[in-house]
Amino acid sequence: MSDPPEKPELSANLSREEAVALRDSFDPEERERVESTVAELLDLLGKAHAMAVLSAFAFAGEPLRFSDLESDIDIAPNTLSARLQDLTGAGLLDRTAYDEIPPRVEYTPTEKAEALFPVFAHLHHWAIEHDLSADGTTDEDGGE
Amino acid sequence: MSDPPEKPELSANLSREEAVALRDSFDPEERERVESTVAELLDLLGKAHAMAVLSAFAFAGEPLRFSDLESDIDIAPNTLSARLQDLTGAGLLDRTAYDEIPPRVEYTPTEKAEALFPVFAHLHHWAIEHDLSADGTTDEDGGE
DNA sequence: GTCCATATACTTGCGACTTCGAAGCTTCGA
DNA sequence: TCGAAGCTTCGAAGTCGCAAGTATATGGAC
Repeated sequence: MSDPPEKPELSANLSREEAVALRDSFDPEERERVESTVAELLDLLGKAHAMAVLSAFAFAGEPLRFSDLESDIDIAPNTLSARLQDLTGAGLLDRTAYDEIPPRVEYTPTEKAEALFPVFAHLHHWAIEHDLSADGTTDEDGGE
Repeated sequence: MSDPPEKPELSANLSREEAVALRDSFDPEERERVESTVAELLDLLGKAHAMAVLSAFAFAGEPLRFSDLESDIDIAPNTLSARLQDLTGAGLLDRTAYDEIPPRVEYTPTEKAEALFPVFAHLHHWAIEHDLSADGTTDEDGGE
């Protein structure tokens, strides 16, 4: 369920020039759509814990429940609820409620969300090599 | 161990399994550091417009000034100011003030920040293939 | 020679929106 | 009656946006 192998690379190691060139190859109209989609996406991901939630899914590799997320992430339940609604509303998560007692609800990332997961892998990878503690002593690897 | 420890590509197209395996290959101690760095990073990037700011640098490819960012991004000056401080504080941006009149200040992404840029390229790329408009009618691309 | 507008990079005040934390709600089995 | 799961509600606190102000020196108007 997690690996659509036929998917084009969607690789995130595009260089800036390539990305810019690609973007510029579109009609102004399409380009504007992309711009505003990026802005929307940045806005959505910018909300509290949105990325943490998606990140949890990226690493879990299976559906997660409200309480799973609640214990994985340090987040207030109302905020989690709001974020989950934002994310399902944006078509990144699917919500499935099972009519059992006690009630069970599973959230599953959509394909759109899975296309985003390499980002979280990259962030994780970044954290392995870097640090955020201001004094940045961890960046001793010779870049390019 | 699939990755030689010296300098793995930092590529963002790592699969989840690879990322998890890599992470799990560390001591518990190092692993915890990574976890908390990721959490911090997610927290920082989650603040309003933090990603938009970094994204601007990622696509600009040159130092940017306060007013550049102010016009590129739809952001209030106090928020931009706060974000710039957060980012420089985290060692992602360097601030250089030129003692001229009118004053000029340039912000330059550090190497740490540049290591993050593929993420923004990926996000942009994602936006080319996907949409965020709730009804998710755009995900008919090569889907299953 | 003096006064004002301009430019840049911010800061301040205040109101609005967002998030937090704890508690409550619902249904049913033990 | 309690607990379990998934929320919702409430008041308090934090964050953000908007408009305006600050500091300095150059250039023009008078």
